[in-house]
Amino acid sequence: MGRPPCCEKVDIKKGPWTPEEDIILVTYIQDHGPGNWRSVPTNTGLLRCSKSCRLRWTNYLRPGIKRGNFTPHEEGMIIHLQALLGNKWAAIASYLPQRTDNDIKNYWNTHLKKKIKKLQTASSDDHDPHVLALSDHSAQYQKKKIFDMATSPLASTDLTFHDNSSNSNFYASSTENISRLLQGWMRSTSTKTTMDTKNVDVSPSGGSHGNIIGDSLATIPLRGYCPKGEKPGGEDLISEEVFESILSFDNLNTKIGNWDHKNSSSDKGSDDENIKDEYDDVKNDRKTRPADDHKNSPPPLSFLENWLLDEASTGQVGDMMELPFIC
DNA sequence: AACGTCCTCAACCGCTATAAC
DNA sequence: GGTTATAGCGGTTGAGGACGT
Repeated sequence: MGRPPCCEKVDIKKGPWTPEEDIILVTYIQDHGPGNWRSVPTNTGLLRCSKSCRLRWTNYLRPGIKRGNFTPHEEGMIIHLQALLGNKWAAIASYLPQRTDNDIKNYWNTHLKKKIKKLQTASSDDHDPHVLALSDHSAQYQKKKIFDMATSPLASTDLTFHDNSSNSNFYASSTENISRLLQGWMRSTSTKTTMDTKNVDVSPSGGSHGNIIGDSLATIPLRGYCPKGEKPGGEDLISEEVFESILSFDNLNTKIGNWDHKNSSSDKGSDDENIKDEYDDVKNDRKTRPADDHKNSPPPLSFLENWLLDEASTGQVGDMMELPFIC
C-alpha cells in the first residue's frame, strides 16, 4: 500500500482556467497557504487535478510574478545564463525570481533561439574583433560562447515597445493578477447583469500604459552582424544596452580565462589578485556548501553571476537609455 | 469578408527524484 | 524494502489571436 491517490481521475477538467476557477484557487490559498495540493480540489470543489492547481498557482497566480515584455537586462541575463547552464530553466528562473521557468522557456523558444539561429546563419563567414582578440587556450571556450552570444539577434520587436496594453511592460503582481481577473470576470458578468462597470476599480495592469522605457528605446544592429538587406528597425537588431552587457560579460569572461591561464603557468599579475580572491571564494563556497542547499535555492553565485545581478541594481540599463543609437 | 498561415503562451505530458505509506 | 503519490522539471501541444493574401 502506498499513498492514496491525489484525486479521482474521472471528471477532471483540462484546458484553460476560467476567472472563476482562479478566484476559487486564490481564495483557498490565501486562507490555507500554498502546499498540500492534494486537498485543494477536494476542499474547493474545483474539478482540477492537484497538479493542475499547483501549476496554475506557480506559473500564473503566485505573488510577485512579472508578466509582459522582457527587459533588455532580463534578455541579457537569459542569454548569459542559458550559455552557462543550458536549458536549465528552473535554474535560470532562480536568477530572475519574478519570472517563471515556463515564461523564460517560452520566451527563449519563441524569441531568442529563433533569432540567434537566424543571425548565426547570416554571419557564418563573419567574425567579431572581440572574438578574434582572444587567443589563449582557456579563451577558446569563451571565444565560442562570446561569438554565440555576440551573434544573438536580440529583441528587436520586443524592445521596441508600443503604447499598447497588450504589449505593456508593466508586470502584474499576484494581487494585480487577481484584480485583473476579477475585473474581467466582473465585466463579463456585467454584460449579463446591470452592474455599472464605471465603478469597477481599474488595476494598473489592466489599463493602457506608456512603457517606462517606451518610445525612447531605439535599437541598433549588432555591430558587424547586421544582415545584408535588413533594414534598421527590422528583425535581427540588438539593443545598445544588451550589446554593452555582452561586451562587459566578454571582458569579465576574458579576465577569468586569462587569470586561469596565468594561474596555471604561475604567472600571476597583481592586477588579477582581486579576481583570484573572488574566484577562490566562489570555489570554496561551492565546496563547502552542502549539496542539499542547491535543491531549493539558487546555486552560489560566481562573481560573473553576481555581476549579472548587480547590473540590475546599479541601474545600468536605465542609464543606457540615454545612449545615442547608431545604425 | 474569407481563408490560410504564423506566432504566442498557457497548459499538458512524461520523466526523474523524493516522500509517504 | 516495495509500492505508490507528489513535487519539480524540461519538452511539447494546441487554442486563439495576429497577420498576410
